[in-house]
Amino acid sequence: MDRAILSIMERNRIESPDPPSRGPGRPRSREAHAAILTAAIDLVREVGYDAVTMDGIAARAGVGKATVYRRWAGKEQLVVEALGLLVAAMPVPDTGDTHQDVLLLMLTHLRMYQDPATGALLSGLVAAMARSEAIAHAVRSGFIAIRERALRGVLERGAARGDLPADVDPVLATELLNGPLFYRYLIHGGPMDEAQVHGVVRAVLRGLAPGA
Amino acid sequence: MDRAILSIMERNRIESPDPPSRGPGRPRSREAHAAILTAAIDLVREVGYDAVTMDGIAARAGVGKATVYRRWAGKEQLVVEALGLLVAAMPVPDTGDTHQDVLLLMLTHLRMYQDPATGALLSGLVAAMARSEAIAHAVRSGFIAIRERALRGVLERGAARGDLPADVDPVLATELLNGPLFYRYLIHGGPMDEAQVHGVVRAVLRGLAPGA
Amino acid sequence: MDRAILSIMERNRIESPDPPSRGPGRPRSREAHAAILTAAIDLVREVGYDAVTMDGIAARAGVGKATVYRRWAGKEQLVVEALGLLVAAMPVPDTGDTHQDVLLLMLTHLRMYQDPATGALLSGLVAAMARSEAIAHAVRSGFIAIRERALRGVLERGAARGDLPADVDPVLATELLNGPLFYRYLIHGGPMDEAQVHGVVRAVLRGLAPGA
Amino acid sequence: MDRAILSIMERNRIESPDPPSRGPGRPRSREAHAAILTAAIDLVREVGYDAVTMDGIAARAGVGKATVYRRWAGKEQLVVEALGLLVAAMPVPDTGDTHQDVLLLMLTHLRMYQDPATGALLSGLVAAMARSEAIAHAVRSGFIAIRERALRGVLERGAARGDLPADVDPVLATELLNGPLFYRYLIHGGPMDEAQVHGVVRAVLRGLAPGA
DNA sequence: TCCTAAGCGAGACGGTACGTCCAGTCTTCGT
DNA sequence: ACGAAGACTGGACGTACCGTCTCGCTTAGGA
Repeated sequence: MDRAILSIMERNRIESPDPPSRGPGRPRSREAHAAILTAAIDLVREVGYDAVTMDGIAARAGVGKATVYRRWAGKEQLVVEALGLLVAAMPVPDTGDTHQDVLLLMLTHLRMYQDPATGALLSGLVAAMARSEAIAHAVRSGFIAIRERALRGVLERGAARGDLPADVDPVLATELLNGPLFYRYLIHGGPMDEAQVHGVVRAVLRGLAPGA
Repeated sequence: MDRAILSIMERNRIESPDPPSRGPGRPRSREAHAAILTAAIDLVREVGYDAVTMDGIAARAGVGKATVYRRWAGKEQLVVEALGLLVAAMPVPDTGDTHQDVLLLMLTHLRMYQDPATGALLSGLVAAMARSEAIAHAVRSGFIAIRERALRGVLERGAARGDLPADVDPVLATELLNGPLFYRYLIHGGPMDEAQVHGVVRAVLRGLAPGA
Repeated sequence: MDRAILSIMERNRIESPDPPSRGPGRPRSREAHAAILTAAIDLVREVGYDAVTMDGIAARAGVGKATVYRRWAGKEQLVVEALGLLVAAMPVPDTGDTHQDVLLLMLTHLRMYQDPATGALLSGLVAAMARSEAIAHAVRSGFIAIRERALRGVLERGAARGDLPADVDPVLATELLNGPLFYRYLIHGGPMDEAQVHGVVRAVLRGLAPGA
Repeated sequence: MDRAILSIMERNRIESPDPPSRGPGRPRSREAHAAILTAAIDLVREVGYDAVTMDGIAARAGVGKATVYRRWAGKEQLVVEALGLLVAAMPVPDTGDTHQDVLLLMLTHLRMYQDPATGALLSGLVAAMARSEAIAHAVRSGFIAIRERALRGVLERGAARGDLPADVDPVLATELLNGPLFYRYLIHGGPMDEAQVHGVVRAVLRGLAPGA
């Protein structure tokens, strides 16, 4: 997976908060960076967020713990970033049909929950967000913002097209659509099936656009 | 709070997973049981879920650690039950007006998130559910089931009354209504305001009952 | 072994420090008393003094812990008394030959160390004596005093007979004879063999009675 | 006392059973090692062997518990080594007079029992030896061996000089001399006085060397 | 004969030490 | 001046044992 991580890092211009210094001495190893992220993701996938330890990540990555802490301030920050890599790229559908666009977006979203790695991360992150405002901020402005931005784009095109009322509240819409998916995954412990996603989209769009 | 806990325990017939044995020997102390739950709730309220320790709970309850571990297998199980007590009693509104009933239920739900103690517990529990199927089961069949049962009752009365289609999917309805509240609290870090809850209820009921 | 304990108890008129009260109420059970002592001895034999627990003794004896604590103040007191039973009866030889008498006494003593139960008790008791003056007193005035009294009797007969100087110091003699046996057992971890006991007796008697 | 401990450690090349690995990584701290031993000795002196706790030692040494357990497997092992340091250095007298040499050795030995710290350790160690063959081995090959080696040296010089028979059994001699001191301390709860030590030495040497 | 006080087995109680584990930091090498 | 390795402090974890305290139930003696 190292290759994938490296290429995603490049694509998304991911940078550590403390980037490689330019001065003399041995430069930081990109390999170490990628190995740590890979190890973090793999371990979360295997044993779950809480059972992951920094010692474990360092050992799996073949790296000293100091090398981890030189780049991230703690376990949560590291895992947030690792998760961010997995979800950074999210295509925004634009088929000309609002209902179709929303549905595609939701199914992409659903696919994420069907991946055990991402799914397992999710619940840990929710707790981490409650513990630390810094993490909450990171998650909101990464993971969540990407999703909400995509959804908002689709809804705005829909409003421009006249499929939705011009005054539809994007915050309300986001919560009506994303909320049920989260609820189902976090509370009932597994992803929805596709038919249920269809039902959610149908009901929410109908609820938002009474005349439609 | 001990009194309240004791009476709630009685009312709800809350029992530990390993209830007092019926055989010979000194019976388990109800006072200790209540004191532990009280201490757990108070400490979560004061220092947050993660900073709570079993030693701290035992000390605050004036109880030995063994007495805690005799009843609960760990911190999470204990806190799950403590949370369950707080939310066990939830009045089911029945005003004759479906929209009004759903709204009242949601506002009761909202009130829970506005209480820092319950709110703080929630995110920890979500993570705990992901860690352990036993906890997940406990939360689902307590905390969650109570809420969903109440909601379902209201919807069924609504369907009987003709306010909602007879074939409305109760699972879908539950997720459409509860999901946004959870999403907002867990992801955006604070409860909705009442106006937003009105918006959610209006949109969802409209989405479920197109002709209404 | 219960039978043996009961009969030894009777023979030696062993009584607990807090004997059954004479008043009304159910009298203390002799069976329980003997079962506890037996269990204590057996467990020491099997797992060693330190690994013995009061819960273990009570369980093995088929007795409640309160029944144990009603009779003895703690583990050490109980084990001291249990050991006392094993060694209460010690025949004092009187063959008319001082060297022979001392030797017989020492070999009896030796036999005690060769019994794993008594041997294992011994080292635990030494530590217990250091911890508590009450135990030290109990051991000294039971276990130890019995041995030293026997030895002193033999030496006095020897002095009367003219085999030993009249002014031989009985304290010195006791320590010269018993010391090496203890030292060997406690420090080197096993009993002397009989030949070595012969050597000790020969050297000590010669040292005490220069002209002999 | 840290200085003293460190210098004794160096002099005697004392090493933990699990010595600092030679490979990469941070080496074990000599300061921590010495601080732990010092704390152990001081605490035994102050509160007695049984009341010493590992938490207490770690706290007094200003060290985490893991640092203690990385070096020693438990309380007993630690205290054995601490005691070993106290008695490592024992001068072997060589005055040219065998009786005098033995007496000096015994009085040095006696002095040890007169120190409350060492004395208190002793009885705990005896019990520890019975519990664990590893501890027994450590005590025998340290504490005890040093004493017995010194005594043997003196006796051999005496035999060479003709003060003692050439065939005197060194094991027998050791036990005859050391046994009474141990017996007195462990069983009667206090050290001999010097006059009694004179008596022991006189009797034992006379017993070993009949013609002397 | 019944009452009543004390003992009985069982096991929970408050405490306390144990030995393990992890987080986040620091220190030594070797590269 | 980086890298890996691993020891460092600190503190929570869950277990085990101690000596005490209830439970509901015998089991005598005295009334």
